[in-house]
Amino acid sequence: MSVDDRAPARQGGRPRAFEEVLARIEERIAADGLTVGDRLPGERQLAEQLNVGRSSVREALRVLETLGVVSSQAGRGPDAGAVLTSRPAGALAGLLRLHLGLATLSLREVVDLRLMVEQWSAEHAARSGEGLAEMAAALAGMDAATGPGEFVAHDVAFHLAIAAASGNRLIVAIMEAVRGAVHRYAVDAVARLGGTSGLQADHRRIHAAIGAGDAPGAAAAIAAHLARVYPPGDVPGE
Amino acid sequence: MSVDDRAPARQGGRPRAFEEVLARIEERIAADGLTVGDRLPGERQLAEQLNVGRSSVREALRVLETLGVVSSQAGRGPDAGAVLTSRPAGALAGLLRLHLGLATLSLREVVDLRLMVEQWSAEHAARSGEGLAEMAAALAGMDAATGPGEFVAHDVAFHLAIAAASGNRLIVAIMEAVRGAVHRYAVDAVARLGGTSGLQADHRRIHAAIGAGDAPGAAAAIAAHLARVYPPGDVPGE
DNA sequence: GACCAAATATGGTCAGACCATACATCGCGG
DNA sequence: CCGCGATGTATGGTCTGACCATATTTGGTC
Repeated sequence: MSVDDRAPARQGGRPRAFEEVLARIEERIAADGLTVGDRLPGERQLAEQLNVGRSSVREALRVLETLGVVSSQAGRGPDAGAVLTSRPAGALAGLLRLHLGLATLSLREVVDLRLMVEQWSAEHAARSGEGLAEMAAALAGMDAATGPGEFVAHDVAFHLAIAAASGNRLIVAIMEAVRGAVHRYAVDAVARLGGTSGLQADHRRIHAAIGAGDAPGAAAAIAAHLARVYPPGDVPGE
Repeated sequence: MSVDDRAPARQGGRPRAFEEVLARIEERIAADGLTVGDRLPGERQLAEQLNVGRSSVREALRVLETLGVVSSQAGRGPDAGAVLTSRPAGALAGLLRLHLGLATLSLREVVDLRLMVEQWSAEHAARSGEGLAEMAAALAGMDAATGPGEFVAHDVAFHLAIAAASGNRLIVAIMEAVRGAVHRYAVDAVARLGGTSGLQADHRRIHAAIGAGDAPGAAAAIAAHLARVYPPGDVPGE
């Protein structure tokens, strides 16, 4: 019951050139106090500074891009080159997608994480009292939706508003990634349930509990909602 | 209160070559039913099959490696080349480390995630009743530890045993990554507390509650333990 | 001042070469 | 026949240099 450990990472030979580049870029970020929006030197310049080939620099930048820390744009000007960014959700989404594809993770495990994060978010949103307007807007959007796809889009906005109200950016990123991973399942579930009135009743209960500052009530409402969407034993990949 | 969105990902120009390679490799994994331990074709062979340069293939493989899905080994033989693996924890750890370095995430946000995951794990461990022997071994290791570093190593083993007992590999990976991110803080905290008797008392309460199948008790014991380690207002980066 | 053309800096990509590594194979000696 | 070392070879790792695509900057022209 642990993650499979075959092919146990790289053994400790010499570090690869791009790993050295990675470490140097991290040092530089820390030392220079770089933050989101700042630019890294160009690929050719970094290669010369670090005495490596440009391809090694590019591999390091690709890693940073995968982790949602830089974003590269060609061309010239202040926004070109490798710019520091903060998009952890993309990395998490890719991770879930690939490991689900490898059957290294089951949808059930992802759904467990979703329940955990949603309950926590709802409790904290109830205590902060923020984001109620965004949630209301999403509720209206779901009421007006004409198909499962549109409904789910507003549903995602509703749940992300709750996560954002919790005040924790990491939780928001996890929620984004999880919703991306279960998106197809969500659309199917809406179609399968034959209607959205039950879901909307759940949503309104959640919204009311958060608005009333009732943290336990919000958590319970979330649990009931997710139990409807993911009936026990009905999640593929168990 | 959301993740910063400056430099908003790549706009929708032509996809880059390595992205196409990535998509093709994913397709191939799904179509051929590849799983952990299987080998991908060599870089030169993939490049020829997909009509791209070898550097594009390498960038795609670097992304997959970053996400913990492949592991590359030079040389010859069955374990050489790009082998499918499953090491999501490394990717998560890198993500936390880099975003903490960028001050895009605060330690408080990571600690929130830790509390969430630990409580959930303890509840589920109490219901499954597994892993008690591993937890006991870690307790003994902490008793025998001679310094903060050694103590924390066994402490990590204790908490990972709880996560593993929950039966959710994604949770295990998150726990691993979170512990990696807060490792330095944990060692400092042990030194600062001036002794480990309080921590061990917490651990034994947690262990007893899990052994007794007392899920709420286990969750409460975890919460009390983490409140001791992370006193409110005392976590850097708030 | 407005506008268009050329220069330029940047990432994106490819081709080819060479190195380091580690298994596979072969051949020799016992 | 077995053991073992030398050689072969396939693999990833790295560098170089070239060229393309793109977008800004620059500067000239009206």
